[in-house]
Amino acid sequence: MKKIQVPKESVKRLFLYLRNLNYLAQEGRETISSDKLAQDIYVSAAQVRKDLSYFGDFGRKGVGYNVQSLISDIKSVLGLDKKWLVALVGVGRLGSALLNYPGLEELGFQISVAFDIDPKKIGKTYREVKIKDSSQIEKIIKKEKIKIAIITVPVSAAQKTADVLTKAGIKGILNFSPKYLTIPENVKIKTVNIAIELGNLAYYLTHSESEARSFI
Amino acid sequence: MKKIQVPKESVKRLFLYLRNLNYLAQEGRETISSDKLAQDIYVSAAQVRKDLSYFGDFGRKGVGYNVQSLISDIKSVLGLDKKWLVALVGVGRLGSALLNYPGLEELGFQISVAFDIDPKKIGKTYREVKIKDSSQIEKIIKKEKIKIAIITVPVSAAQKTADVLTKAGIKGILNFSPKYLTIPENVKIKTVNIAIELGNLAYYLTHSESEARSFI
DNA sequence: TTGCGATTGTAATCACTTTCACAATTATAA
DNA sequence: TTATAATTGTGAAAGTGATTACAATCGCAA
Ligand SMILES: NC(=O)c1ccc[n+]([C@@H]2O[C@H](COP(=O)([O-])OP(=O)(O)OC[C@H]3O[C@@H](n4cnc5c(N)ncnc54)[C@H](O)[C@@H]3O)[C@@H](O)[C@H]2O)c1
Ligand SMILES: NC(=O)c1ccc[n+]([C@@H]2O[C@H](COP(=O)([O-])OP(=O)(O)OC[C@H]3O[C@@H](n4cnc5c(N)ncnc54)[C@H](O)[C@@H]3O)[C@@H](O)[C@H]2O)c1
Repeated sequence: MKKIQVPKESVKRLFLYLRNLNYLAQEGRETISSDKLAQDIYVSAAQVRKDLSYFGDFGRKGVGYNVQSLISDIKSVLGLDKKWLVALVGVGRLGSALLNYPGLEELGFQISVAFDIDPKKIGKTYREVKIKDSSQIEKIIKKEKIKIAIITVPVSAAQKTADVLTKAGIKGILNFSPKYLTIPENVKIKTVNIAIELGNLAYYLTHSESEARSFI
Repeated sequence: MKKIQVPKESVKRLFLYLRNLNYLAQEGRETISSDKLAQDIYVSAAQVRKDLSYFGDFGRKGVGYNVQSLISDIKSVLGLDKKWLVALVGVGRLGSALLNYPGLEELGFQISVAFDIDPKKIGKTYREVKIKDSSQIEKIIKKEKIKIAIITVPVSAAQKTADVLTKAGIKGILNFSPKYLTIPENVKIKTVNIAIELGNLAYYLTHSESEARSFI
């Protein structure tokens, strides 16, 4: 069987196309060209076509793409054609912001359970999500067959949390603690490090004007 | 003059090396090999050496890198050898989490001013940062010569906010609103989209087990 | 002083991603 | 029916990034 390999960046761009398509659908648009679809997201029309072509022939030559069917094709490709239950661990400043963030639901993610160790927080409810004691992570995640978790605990508790989550059957982790976590091979992880994103800006600000750099 | 080009990913990895180096410095370690430096961050020793070599000859053959001087060399390369003042616009759920996040200061970023339009928030103080009225963005940013801003306003206000910020002289924007913003050529922008990060997990979870996909 | 194990820096190679350019297809109007 | 304009899908070329492999250098012990 041929192992096709889709560029990681292509996958990311699918989400942007999807977002544009949703706008277009709202406007009642029926078909769209790769050229228009590429607009506002700084990619070329050829890139759009190439990205989509990794997954199928979704368009019609001379016509373009049907907005509605491309939406459902992309959703299907991305695994967004169903609802994903998500567990959140660590209901602090960042965790509670995420609990209240409607942007996740738009893509089909539902934070259905949250955990903390702070007795003052346990039992409270944020946006219909009741906060449970961390000691119940394994039991509840197993029972509800949740596959994705978000880690927003302090860095000191992050590895332990990851261990419990993977033991409970979690297959994908979105990690906000500034640390690489060690997890089993078959578990996917994505770490978001906001300080590094800012740091990148500092780098490019520092290096854009001075084309001449001393050490190169 | 030869335009050298450093891979974007190399720049990102420098932050990880820096983090490891800081741990090593705390432990009193004096020198370190590329091999050890690569540990825990899933890169090869050769990758570490290559990344560093874009910016200079920081190591000594047969010996390795001096921890302290590599820290300051990397900081200097990344533009982190000084304090960066940062403005934050939109002190809502996410914005206030960021205002209280110590991880930014560790890299030398200081949120020195925050803006909102909500009269209930204006005048309050979070972590020594007083929240000002949005109408004052241009005046204050110009006066304090701030170059980096974080946008955490609702998506509907994001473009307008970006316009005011760039007019005020901001050169780098960290954008959390789920939208590509149009800004002048010479302004750098980095958009963080948490829903897309989760979406990526869903994609890789959906596609890892089933090597055989119908449409390819 | 010499020999040896450790370790870097980098040229060459390999791998991956984007762009280019055009044949193939479609709708439409003459 | 035919010509024309629009538009896709994709092979080939170009561009970018990662890995390999090894000469060069270093510290140290004999
Ligand atoms: N605040 C931010 O803007 C921000 C930004 C980026 C990254 N982060 C990272 O996100 C994480 C959380 O940051 P925060 O600012 O929300 O911190 P926080 O201290 O406000 O919240 C952490 C929460 O985790 C809970 N907790 C601690 N140990 C736990 C455990 N073992 N199990 C379950 N819950 C536990 C605490 O009770 C608390 O409610 C940190 O790793 C931080 O570095 C935060
Ligand atoms: N909450 C999250 O976890 C989260 C995660 C990812 C991205 N985001 C994005 O971040 C942004 C903010 O999200 P949030 O959940 O904090 O929203 P929020 O509604 O809690 O906060 C938005 C804040 O911006 C203020 N505001 C509105 N218009 C403004 C203007 N013109 N100038 C200055 N301030 C203004 C509001 O008064 C409010 O305080 C949104 O674009 C959202 O999509 C949020």
